Amino acid sequence: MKGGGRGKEPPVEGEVSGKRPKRKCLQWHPLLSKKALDFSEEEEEEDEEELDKEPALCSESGGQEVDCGAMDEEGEGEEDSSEQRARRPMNAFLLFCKRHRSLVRQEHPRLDNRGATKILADWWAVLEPKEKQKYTDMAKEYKDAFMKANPGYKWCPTANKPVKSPSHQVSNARKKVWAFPPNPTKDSAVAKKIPKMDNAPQLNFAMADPTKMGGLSMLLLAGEHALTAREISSSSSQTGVTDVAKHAGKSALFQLAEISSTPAQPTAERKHSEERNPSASGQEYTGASQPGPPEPPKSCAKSPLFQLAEISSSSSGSPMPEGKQCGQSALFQLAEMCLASEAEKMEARSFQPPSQSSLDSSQDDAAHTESKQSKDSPDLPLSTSSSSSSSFSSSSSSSSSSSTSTSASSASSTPTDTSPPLLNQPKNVTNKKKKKKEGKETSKADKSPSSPKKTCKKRQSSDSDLESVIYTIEAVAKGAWGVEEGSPKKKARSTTSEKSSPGDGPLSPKKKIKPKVRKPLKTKEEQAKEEQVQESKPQVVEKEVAPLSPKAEVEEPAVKSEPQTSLEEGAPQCSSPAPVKSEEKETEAKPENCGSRKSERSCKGALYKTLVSEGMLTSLRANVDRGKRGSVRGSVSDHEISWTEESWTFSQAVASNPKKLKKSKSKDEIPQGLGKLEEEFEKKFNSLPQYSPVTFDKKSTSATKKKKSTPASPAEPPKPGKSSSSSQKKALFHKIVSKYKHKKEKPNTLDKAIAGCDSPVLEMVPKVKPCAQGMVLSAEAQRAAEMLVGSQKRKARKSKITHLVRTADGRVSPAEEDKAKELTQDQDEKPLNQETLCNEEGCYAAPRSEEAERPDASSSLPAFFSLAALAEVAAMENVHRGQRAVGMSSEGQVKEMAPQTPVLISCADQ
DNA sequence: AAGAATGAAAC
DNA sequence: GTTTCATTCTT
Repeated sequence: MKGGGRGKEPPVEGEVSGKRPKRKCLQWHPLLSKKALDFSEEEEEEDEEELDKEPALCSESGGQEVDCGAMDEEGEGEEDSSEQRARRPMNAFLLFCKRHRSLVRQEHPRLDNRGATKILADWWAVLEPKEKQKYTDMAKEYKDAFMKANPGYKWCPTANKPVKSPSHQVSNARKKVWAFPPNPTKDSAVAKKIPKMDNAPQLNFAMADPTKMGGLSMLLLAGEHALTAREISSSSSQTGVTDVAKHAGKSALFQLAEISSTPAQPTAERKHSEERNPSASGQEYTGASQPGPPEPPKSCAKSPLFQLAEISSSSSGSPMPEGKQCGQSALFQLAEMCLASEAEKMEARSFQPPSQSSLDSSQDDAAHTESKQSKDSPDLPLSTSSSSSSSFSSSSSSSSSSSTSTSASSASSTPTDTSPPLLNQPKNVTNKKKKKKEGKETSKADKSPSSPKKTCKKRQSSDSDLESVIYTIEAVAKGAWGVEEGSPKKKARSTTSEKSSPGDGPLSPKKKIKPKVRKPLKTKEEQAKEEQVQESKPQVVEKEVAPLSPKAEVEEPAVKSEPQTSLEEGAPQCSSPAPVKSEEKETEAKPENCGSRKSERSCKGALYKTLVSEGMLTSLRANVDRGKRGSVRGSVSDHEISWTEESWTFSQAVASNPKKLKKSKSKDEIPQGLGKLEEEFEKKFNSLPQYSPVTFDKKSTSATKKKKSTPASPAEPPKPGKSSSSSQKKALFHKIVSKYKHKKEKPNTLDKAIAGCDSPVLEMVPKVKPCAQGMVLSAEAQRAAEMLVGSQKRKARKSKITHLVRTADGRVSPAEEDKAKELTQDQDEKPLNQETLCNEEGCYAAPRSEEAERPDASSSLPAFFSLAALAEVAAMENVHRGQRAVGMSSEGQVKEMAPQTPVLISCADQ
């Protein structure tokens, strides 16, 4: 099959609800198509995927997974992970809506979204083809890019939707405006190749240098991901652990890893790594059962980022050496760090489950590790026992799954994990929102013994987790850090975690600083934090949080402004050694930055700074500026967002006025969510013309009239203030006129009218309106037909006749009523509108509220309109309407029509 | 969760 | 022809 062959299907139970399950779709980002593909999956998706997978695997059992994998038609990738379906690309109208909704809202604050949508539809209808064209083109571009990225993509997947584990992905996807392609992953080779190769041409969106931008962004993402991933990664890679360890062998990575990921164990690991290290990186990893890694070792040729991504995603992480070579740049280092972090995790966990048959070497490594960590080992058993038993089994079934499951279990054990959970949790929460189904499934998963992730997390978190953590810590201390008394000190974070785990963990479970749904782990952490910090400082929290979330990382650098505690300090100056941490790996990779040892964070921070300063991370910076809130929001948990928001938003927003805020928010959010990638895309998106409401107003007004016949005012139009320049208006006017002419061959009268209008009116913007309106009318007639057809039709089909029905009066159709409402609202809010619309001069349409209803008001209709012409127009309208309306029956319509005509006439006459 | 709109695609 | 689903976000 195309896709997948597999198909299909239905996973039976999986589906839960009878309807079709919704699939989770990741949003696809154009960038991805290009180069990004490679990483894309890994990064964001990874998280999601992994998460999903685990649950899916365990709980649902392979079946679903399979399905999922199959699902992707596009990619084919088998990887289960990939399965998530990409979200459909937006069509022109949606793009338009997205871009203008805020405007609409601004104008009509009270209006609910639906209303806004209606207005948008009206606007859209009114929009000239040329104008629409841009959106259409963009949509097309977007679609094309999307299709490239996802070759076999089907809009409507037949039935299967993978429902998979719903939550994570979905939520994430949703949040992020432009998400990554679902699975490109392995899909591969093809996909990768193509995109890269083409890279340039394909997307316009693309951004600047793929290398640079993409690289950076990817890098960042990767980094973030890695951080975030800890948990995830743990899950995903577990298998890899051993491998990683080997690879990791490289000190640099480890160090980095430690830094990035965290806290404690690193040193020990590092040592281990050193010992082991030399084993061949590539082979082993390959050997590992990892799913992903089919690929041959990546050479430098690939971008570092890519490598990273792969590593991270696969967990295999072989490439260390290469990476080094390739990536000497700061970015690279960063990437390494990220990777390292993952590796670290893996390693930490590496207790090595038997499952991996991987290579001897790997085993050996594992053995070493174990020996050292032996102390920890006890944990392993525990953790494993809890959830992992199932995981193991699963592993047997599928290598990938096993890996994931294992990781999960291991993760729980690791101290690092604690932090990560936060992220995940939030995601989960969000996901939940999405669908009931999902939720159900999720619940199932939880329930089911097999479900690795959730179960593990929750349960373990409660008991085993803590224990494991403790053990880990101890082990670490003994092993590498050894003495490190520091461990306890270490970072606040680590410390907190430690403390929390032992003491509070059990007790506290429920407290949450922020109510959201956190899982116990989080809670613990938080509690711990609280205790230590006592909440007093939000900042502290931030820090901690930051590391966790991907975005958070980003923030750090930017954030610097804020008083960061140790982290920040450390970052800038490597000199100040982080107190404790032995872990610190001095970053070999970057001696420059950190000469001696620093805290992980500091190192990272330094890196970021460097990058930023270099300009490499501009986008990042931009994001930061915007406010993390968005970004945070996108990926992270709500609660994080909340705080973030406060800090940022408020400051920024200032609150000129509520409206603004909202608006800004919405806008910001979009971009932020994704980060740089999105930005690029956004740029494009933003480049799309945003028409001023005024413009629409005019158009709409006229349109409205026609449609509704109600003379009334312009529904939406009102915003006087808008910036529409006179020139624009003129242009509009001209357009209209031209259109009108073309379309309507109508009688000369029209011409006349036009002529008349043009000359005088053009200059005065306001004045134009009357003429325009007049013109519009005629034009509208046609348009009306179209427009009407559009929405109404649909409605008719779908919903029902209701709206068709006219009101008691009979005079107004329901639709009109709505409009009327709108009008009123508008009027209420904005009296000015009317003025804008009509000058005294006359608008027949005139909007004075009362007048609107009563046509007579407008006394001054331009002379040029002859009755005949008007009549004609009216007739046309009627015709159109009649056609449309025919179905309807109605008198109502007729009535409507009637009024219109008269109105016009009356105006004319008068 | 539903629903408002349009459009594209799949049935 | 009809149904899905993409986006947004209030109700």
